[in-house]
Amino acid sequence: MSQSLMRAIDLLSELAAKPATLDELARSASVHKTTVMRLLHTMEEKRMVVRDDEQRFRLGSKLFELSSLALEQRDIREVARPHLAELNARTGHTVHLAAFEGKDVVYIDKFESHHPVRMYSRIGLTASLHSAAVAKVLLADMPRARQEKIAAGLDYVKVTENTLTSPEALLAELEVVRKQGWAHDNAEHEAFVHCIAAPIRDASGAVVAAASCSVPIVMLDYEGLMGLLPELTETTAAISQDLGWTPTERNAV
Amino acid sequence: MSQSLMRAIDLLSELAAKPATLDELARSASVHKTTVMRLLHTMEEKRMVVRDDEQRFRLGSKLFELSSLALEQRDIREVARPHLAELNARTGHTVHLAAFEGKDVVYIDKFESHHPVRMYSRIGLTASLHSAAVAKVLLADMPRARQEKIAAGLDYVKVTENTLTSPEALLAELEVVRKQGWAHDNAEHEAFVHCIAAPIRDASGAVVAAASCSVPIVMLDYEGLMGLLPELTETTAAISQDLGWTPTERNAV
DNA sequence: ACCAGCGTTGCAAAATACGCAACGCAAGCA
DNA sequence: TGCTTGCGTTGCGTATTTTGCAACGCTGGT
Repeated sequence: MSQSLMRAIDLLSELAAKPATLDELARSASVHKTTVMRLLHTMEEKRMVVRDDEQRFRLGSKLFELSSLALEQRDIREVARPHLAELNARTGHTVHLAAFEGKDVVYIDKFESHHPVRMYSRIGLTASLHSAAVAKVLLADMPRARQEKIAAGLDYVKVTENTLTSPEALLAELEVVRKQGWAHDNAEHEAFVHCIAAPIRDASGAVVAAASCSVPIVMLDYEGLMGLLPELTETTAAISQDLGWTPTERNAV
Repeated sequence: MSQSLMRAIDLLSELAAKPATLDELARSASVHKTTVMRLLHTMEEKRMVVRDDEQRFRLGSKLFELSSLALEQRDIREVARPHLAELNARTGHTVHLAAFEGKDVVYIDKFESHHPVRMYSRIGLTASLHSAAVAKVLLADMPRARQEKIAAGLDYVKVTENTLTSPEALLAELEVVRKQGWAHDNAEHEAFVHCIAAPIRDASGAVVAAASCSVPIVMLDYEGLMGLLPELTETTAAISQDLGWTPTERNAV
């Protein structure tokens, strides 16, 4: 829609991967140098990018400014933070907080595992809708019609042995998740990691976010993982209550 | 230079202050609604902004993604270098930068003393965990359980009069370090040298490195060494901020 | 002295982004 | 019920803005 803007954002994404020179950027974006330069110029002026010692462009401090402000704005995150920190401290495992953002499920907070074997992930990444436990939790709360529409539109890339590969399988799973009140990712996304996730509800009872524990299989077998469930659901219940949810009005659909 | 881009960035800055509606944005930017809408659309597509429940636009998760990637890619050494160089220039003493590398604390940068009496060390050497000030700083940030595990596994070679020789002594010291925000090595490793060290934190608040001043006792007594503390902590604070740390969010996880 | 790599400038063409005006839709109010 | 206000959306013609090109200047390496 806005070509220049789109290109500019793409440039930023490119720079996020690694600092680059003008030509490198022009090449990888298939846009003329001059054009790239103009975009970089205006971004430089606004401190979105910086040039270091006259050779490379990198992301600028404006970005940090914006992102830290953006993080502050998300109140779910703020409310959830202390609870998730405690869960993380108690279990020692990687804890994620995720929510829908447009049509993507995005990790909006993360607490690092204390164990040497860790899972790689990052705040801001999107979760795959057909495998991540947090995605299942978030999808499970949607009306059936919307689930079907989304399920039909997914690209079921089979990343591990256990990945669900059809809309039917996913929809069936979502039904289970909705009923039991939690979801697991049984090494469906990464072969060596499994997760459990539970929903976080706001005052209206709607699921607004999901929290999960991710743990390497070598650290904890499936049974062990399930052992984390009570602590996880206690945590999500506490967060939900902080958000104004009352335990009685269970599910809202 | 690039009008649309500039406007888009201004919109982001506006949104950083607080979430706003289309008209609000159009008004404060003195641009037609339609135009603002188009920019927001493309930014929404790229997850730079999000609309919450159909009324307000807020900053999006792409921003987190970009900034966290940018932080990750920043070499701590590179960021720290100018600050440490200045500290070294001002004090004239040996300055070290150290970080965990696997289970060892390694000196990853060094600025040589300007004085004739120098301390021997080299980039790449490992620091002993039970005596080096930088090691104490790095250990002090870890969860207690891990500290205990590490402390139990150490070989407490007594190299000087003051060397700590038991896990208990070390753990007690770490507690002190954690609370006061800096560590010293009171001639615990080399009889004629003492050091002070302070932590360097990244955006998440985690301690990712430590900087230290090492000075021969004959040059500066203990009180003199403590006199360096303000300059040292100023330096580490500056480095931490360059890494995205914000002074307020002291503790994390 | 030459070449390769990087950023810069001026210019002309047109694609792109712009503002307008009108519409749809929901919520608030009488 | 029907009016108004505030929000986002659409289609369209204009011209502003953006684009790509080609050539230039600079620096560092060989």
